[in-house]
Amino acid sequence: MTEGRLADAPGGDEVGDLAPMDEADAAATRNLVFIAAERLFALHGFQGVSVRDITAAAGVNLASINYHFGSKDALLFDIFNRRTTELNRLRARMLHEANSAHAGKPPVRDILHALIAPPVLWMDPKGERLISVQFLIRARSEGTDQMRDVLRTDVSHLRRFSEALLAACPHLAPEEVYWRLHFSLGLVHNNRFAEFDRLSTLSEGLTREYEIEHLITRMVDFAEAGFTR
Amino acid sequence: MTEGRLADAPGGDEVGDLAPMDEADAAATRNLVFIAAERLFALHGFQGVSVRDITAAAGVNLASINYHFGSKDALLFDIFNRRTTELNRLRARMLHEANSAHAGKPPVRDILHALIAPPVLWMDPKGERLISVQFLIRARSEGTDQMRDVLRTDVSHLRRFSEALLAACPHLAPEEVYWRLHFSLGLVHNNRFAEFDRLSTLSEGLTREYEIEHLITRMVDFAEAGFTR
DNA sequence: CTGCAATCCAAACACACGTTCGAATTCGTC
DNA sequence: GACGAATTCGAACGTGTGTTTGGATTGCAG
Repeated sequence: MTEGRLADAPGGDEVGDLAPMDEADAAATRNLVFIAAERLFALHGFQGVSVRDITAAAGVNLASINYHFGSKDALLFDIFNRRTTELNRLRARMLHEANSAHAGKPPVRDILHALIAPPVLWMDPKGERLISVQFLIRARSEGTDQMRDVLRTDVSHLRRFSEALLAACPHLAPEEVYWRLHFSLGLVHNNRFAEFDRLSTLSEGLTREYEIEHLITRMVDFAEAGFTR
Repeated sequence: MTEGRLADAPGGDEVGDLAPMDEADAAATRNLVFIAAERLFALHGFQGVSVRDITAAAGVNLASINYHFGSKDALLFDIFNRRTTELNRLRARMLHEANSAHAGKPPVRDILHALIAPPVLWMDPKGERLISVQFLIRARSEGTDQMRDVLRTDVSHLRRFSEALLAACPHLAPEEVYWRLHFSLGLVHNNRFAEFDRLSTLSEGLTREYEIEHLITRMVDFAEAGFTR
């Protein structure tokens, strides 16, 4: 009797061609949960937010998460997959544009810009994407085993960047290129609220206000210098 | 009488037998708990380890943590304080030596080395300090409110570094110096097991084996280039 | 309106967690 | 050896957790 329902919807993780936002009637509750969960997880961490916190913030029933997503972990993984896909797509597009503009051999700076700019562009305090970035940064260290497995093993989207950098840096040993790519990613992953707060405290407010474009330039400058010294 | 002292815990995390004779007998249990907790927290995260996990791994009674430390959070904070103090002391000593060697005005490279080398030196896979570094890195994003408050507000030990860098970089606006110091710290905080795994996957094993001294040189090179371009 | 499936809802379930308690045991000191 | 304090121990408590359940409500076709 209880078995016949459709409690197994999240089985197929194929994001594919979902048309998420525009129908309000059917998937309204699902979207409310999705948005509220992403915000709470980004702000308070994964273990620090309970199913009851999420459903209360979304104004829906407690059982909604299990009905629409299957479980709390599946909800987390759903958010993670959506945002990761979006970010990787944006990075790939920027790298593709850099390739087109330089006959397939873009300079280091353009490659690093395609790597760094997308997540930092999302950090506009006025945009709602800021939450998504913080979510993804948290996922890197606090995520589910499932999420961390994906992060650890799925490096296909990074491969295009490492290949481009290897081609752009023939004077460097491949080993060196990989390490410096790792360092450059470290710059991005360090963009947590808490770290900005600390920097602001240390600089006595000097770094409190900043333009996103300016921050991107600073980060790309720093990373590029590390590659071209 | 029927039950053995530690009849259970067949699988796993034995805390190697550390010097049973010279340890103060009174504090033996306390140390067992401390060591086991640091290891488990570093490996599996703060929320992923329970009081029962720790006491089982340490081979002590469940109530030991509350008896010796007051609470699980207090134990965490105790480990955090000890390791943070040790790390800050090491950094301060290295910076002091750099000051002495350069008449109070050390070059950027020496300042960055004093900042970066201590935590990376601890990352020697053969040493037991590796656990402490991973613990501290985790504390930065997953820690208690109390720990994160300390990290956010207590910047006194960083102030010596920012002042030294400001003095060594008169050609840069102070704002720039603070941002680049932030970027340099990002390099260090990115040294998690999972990130190394991912880099190793991406580079197809090229970066799997590395010498600590070599890694430090690489990181200081990268950061220094960002300051002196 | 009727029938039916999708959705929502309040309540409860089963369990893991950190903590507490009182008795048993060990340890240092006389 | 004997006493009092420190420590260890097994067991339980109270709470918060993710999940399940079965019935109410809704939406939509016939």
